[in-house]
Amino acid sequence: MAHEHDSAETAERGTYDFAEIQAKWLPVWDELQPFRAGAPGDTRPRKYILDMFPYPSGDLHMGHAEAFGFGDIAARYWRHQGFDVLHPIGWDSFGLPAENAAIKRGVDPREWTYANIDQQKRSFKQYAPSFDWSRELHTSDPEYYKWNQWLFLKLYEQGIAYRKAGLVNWCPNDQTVLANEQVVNGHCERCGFVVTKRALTQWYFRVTDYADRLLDDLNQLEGSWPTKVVTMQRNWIGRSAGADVEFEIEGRDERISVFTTRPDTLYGATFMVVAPDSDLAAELAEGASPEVQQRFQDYLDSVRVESDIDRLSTDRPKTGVFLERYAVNPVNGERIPIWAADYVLADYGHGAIMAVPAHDQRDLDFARAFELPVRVVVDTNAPVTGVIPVIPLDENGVPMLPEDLPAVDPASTGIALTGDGRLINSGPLNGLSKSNAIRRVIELLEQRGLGRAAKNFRLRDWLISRQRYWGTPIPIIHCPDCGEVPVPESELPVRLPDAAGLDLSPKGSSPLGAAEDWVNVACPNCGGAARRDSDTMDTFVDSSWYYLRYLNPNDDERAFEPADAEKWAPVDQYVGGVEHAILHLLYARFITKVLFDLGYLSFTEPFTSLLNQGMVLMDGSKMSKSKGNLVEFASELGAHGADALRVTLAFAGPPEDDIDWADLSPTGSAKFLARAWRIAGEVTSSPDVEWKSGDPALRRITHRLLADAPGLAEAFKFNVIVARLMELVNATRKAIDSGPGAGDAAVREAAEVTAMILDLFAPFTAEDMWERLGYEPSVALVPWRRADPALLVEESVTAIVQVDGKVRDRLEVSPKIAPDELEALARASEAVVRSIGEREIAAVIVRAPRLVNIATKR
RNA sequence: GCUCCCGUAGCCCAAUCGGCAGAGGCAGGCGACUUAAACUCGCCUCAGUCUGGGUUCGAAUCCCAGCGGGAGCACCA
Repeated sequence: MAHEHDSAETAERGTYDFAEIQAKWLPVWDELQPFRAGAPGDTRPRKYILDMFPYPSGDLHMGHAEAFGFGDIAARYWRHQGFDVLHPIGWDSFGLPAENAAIKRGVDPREWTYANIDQQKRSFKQYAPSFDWSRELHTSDPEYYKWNQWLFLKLYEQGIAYRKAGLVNWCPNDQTVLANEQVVNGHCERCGFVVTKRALTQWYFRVTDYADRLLDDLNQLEGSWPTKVVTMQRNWIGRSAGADVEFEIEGRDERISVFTTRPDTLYGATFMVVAPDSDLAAELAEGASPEVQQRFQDYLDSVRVESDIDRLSTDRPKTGVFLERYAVNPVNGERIPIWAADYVLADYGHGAIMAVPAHDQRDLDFARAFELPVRVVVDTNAPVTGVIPVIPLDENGVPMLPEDLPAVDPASTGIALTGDGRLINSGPLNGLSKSNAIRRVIELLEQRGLGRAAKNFRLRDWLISRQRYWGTPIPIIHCPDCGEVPVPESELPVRLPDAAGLDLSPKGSSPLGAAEDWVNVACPNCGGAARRDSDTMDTFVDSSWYYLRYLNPNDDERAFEPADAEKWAPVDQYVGGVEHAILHLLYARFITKVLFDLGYLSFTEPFTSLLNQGMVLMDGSKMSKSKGNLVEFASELGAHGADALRVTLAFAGPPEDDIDWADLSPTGSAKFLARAWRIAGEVTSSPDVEWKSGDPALRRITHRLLADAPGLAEAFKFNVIVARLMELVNATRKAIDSGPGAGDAAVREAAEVTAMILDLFAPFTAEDMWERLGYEPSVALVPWRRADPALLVEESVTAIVQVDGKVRDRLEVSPKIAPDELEALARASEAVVRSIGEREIAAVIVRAPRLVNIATKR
C-alpha cells in the first residue's frame, strides 16, 4: 500500500531531472523565439546588453560560462523589467590561431574556423543564453569585413589612416608586427615571445589625435566602469603637461626642441641626452670626430640588439656616449654637452631631453656614472607659500632651522630632489615656488620665442597592418605612377584570395603578396599595372565597431543605419574580461569618436556601463591543461546541467571577483533548484487565487525580495539575489510543511515569484516551474511583479538600547514610534538602569525606531 | 620602487547613511523517513570582523601606521 501511494505521489509530483527539462524546453524556445529584439511595432523601451564576442576556439570553457552567464542575467533582468532587450552574439573569427592551425595541420583556415564556430554554437545552445541568434555575425565573412574596409577608407579620407616608416614591435614567433598595446612587459600579448624591434613601413590609425578626448571622456565613465579599467586607460594614455624648450646647437642651423615636465629646473640643466636610435643622434654624430662616430656606431649597434625586455629592467646601469657636440641653454647661455643614451626613447616627446641631474633621478644616475656636473636649483627644504611646511625635528624633537638641516647634495647622496621648494641659482626665477616658476619660465620662453607650454602622451598611434593571411585585406592599391590609391567603395569588399596554394607560414611579409592573380590589379586611377596592398588589418579593427553591426547585420547597403544606432546604441551594459581593459576598449572608444566626428553617430562613448567578470580558477590558479587542473565545461554540463552551472557561478561571489571552482558546489546548486522545482508541483491553489488571502509572513518575504532584487541586480550583486531566492524557497518549504500548507495563496505567490526571478539564473527550471504553476511559456517575458508597499513595513521592529555603545536591551516597538517615547521606554528599561548604575547620563542619542544609545560621563 | 584594491565562522560569501556582526551556501554534527542506503525533511555547532593606534555617543564600515594577499604601472623626461 505504502509503495503504491509513493508511486502515485511521484507520478503526480515528478522528480527533478535537468536533462529532461533541458530537452523539453529548447525546441519550444526555438519555436517561440522569445529573445528576438526590435519587432516592428514593439513600443517597449530598449536596452542593449552586449557580451564581448568570443574568438571561436571550438568549445566553451568555464570562463565563457561565467561571463556569458552574467550577461544573460542582465539581459533577462531587463526583459522582466519590460524592456525590448537586444542581446546579440557573434564571432570574432579572424585571427592567428586559425592560421597557425592551418600551418601545423594543413587545414584551410576558413574551414577550421567555421567548424569551430559550429561546435561552439552547439555548446552555447545547450547553455541557453537568451541570445537573439538572428543577428549572429562573423567578422571573417566578406559581408562583415567589407565594412571594415569601408571604415578604413573613411579614416584614410580623413588622414586618420596613414602609412609611415619606423621602428615597430616585432614578434619573432608570430612573424608579424604588433601594436604597442599588444606588447605586455616586453612580451607578445598573444604568444608570450620576447618582442624585438624592426624598421618597417606600416599602416597606422592616428589615435593620438584623439588622446585628449579619450582621456577627458573617461570622466563620464567614472562610476559606471570599473575604477581599475578607467585608471589603466588613464595611465596608458599618459598625458603629461610641461613645456617644449628650444636649445641652440653649436654647428647646427636648427635648434633642438626638448619636452620637459619641469621647465622650472631649466637653470639646472647641465647636459642634454638624445635617443641613440633617433635620426637626431645619427645626424649629431655625423658632425663629430671619427673616433666618436665609431663609438656612437658601436653603442647604437649594442642598443639595437637589446630587446625591450632588457630595456625594461629598471635598475640597470646607465650607458651612453658623449657626442662631442654642445647645446646652448636658452635662459643662461650656458654651453652643455650632448650625450646619446638609451634611457631616452626615440618615440616619446622629441627623442631628446634636457638633463637636470639634481632634480631627476634618471639624470642623476647618469651624471654620477659619467661624472657630469650636478647643480641644485630648487631648495626643497625651503617652505613654500600656500603649502604648510613640514619642519624636520632633530633627535630631541626640536624643530630644526633651515641652516641646521643636513646637507642634501644629490651628487653625494645619489637621491634626486624631486619635491617642491624655492628656486635658487635661477636668475629671475629665484625665490619662486615650483608651480610659479613653471608658469614664469614658460612666459619668459614664449616672449623670446624659445619655447612654449606643451603636453605629451604616452599613447602612440595604433599600428593596424599585419603580415598575415587570415584578416581583412587593406583596401589600398599601390600604383607606380599614382602612389597609394584607395579601392573605390563600389568595388568593396576586397575578398581574401583562397588559402589553397598559398604558403601561409610566417615569412615576415604577407602571404597575400604571393597570390599573383589577386595582388596584380589595374590602378583604379590610371589603369596601369599596380599591386594591392597585401597586409591585413589587426583584428582589433573588427571588434572596434561590431556593436554597431548587430543593429542590422544583413544590411548590404551600409555598415549600419544611423537611425538604428540612434534607437539602440550606445550599449547599455557591456560584459567581458578585464584583459581587454586597454586594447579593445580603447580602440572601440576611439572608433566611436571618429564615427561621431564623421556624423554617423550622435554619441561619443560606445559602452555606457561595463562589467568585468573575474576569472574562474581551480585550486588557486588559472586552469590549464598543462597544470592538470582543467575543469571541462562539457563534462560539468553533463554532470549537473546548464542551470546548476549557471546558479553555481552566479552564487559564487561578486561577479568581478575571481572564483575558485574548488570552493563551489554545483551539487548544492542542483539541490536548491530541485527544491524550488518541487514546490511548484506541490502548489494546490489555482492561478486565480486571491493573493491578499495568503499568509502574511511568507508574503512579506516574497515582497521584500521583489522590492530588493532590482537594486541588487543593477549593482551586479547577483550572488545576493540567489541567496535571497534560497531564503524564499526555504520559507516556502516551511509554509507548506509546517505552516498554512500547500493550498495557501502565499505559497503560490512565492512559487510564481521564485520562477520569475529564477529565470535570471536557471531558465530551464524556471520555465518548467512556470508550466507546473499552470501558465504558458515563456516565463522570460513575465513582467516584474510589483512589491506591495504595505507588506514591506514591519508590524513591529526591534529597537536596541545601548549604554556607552554596548547593547543592554531590546524593545519591540512600532516602526512609527516617536523619538521621545522610545527614549522614555529605554530609560525605563530595567537592564539599562542596572547598567547605568550610579553614573551620570551625559547624552542620549535616539535614532527611532531602531536605536537608543545612552552615553554616561566617564 | 610607485599606485590602486582586498583581509568577516574550518571554507566560499552577506551586512543601504557609521547603529543588533549573519542573509545564503559548502563542510561537519544530531535527528526523522527507510529492512538498509541514497534522496528528502528538520534541528544544531562555529567568528566579534588581520594587527596596533585614532575620530565618534557608537566603527567590519571613516582616518593613520604596520602585516598578509591580489592587480596595474615601471627609464615616458
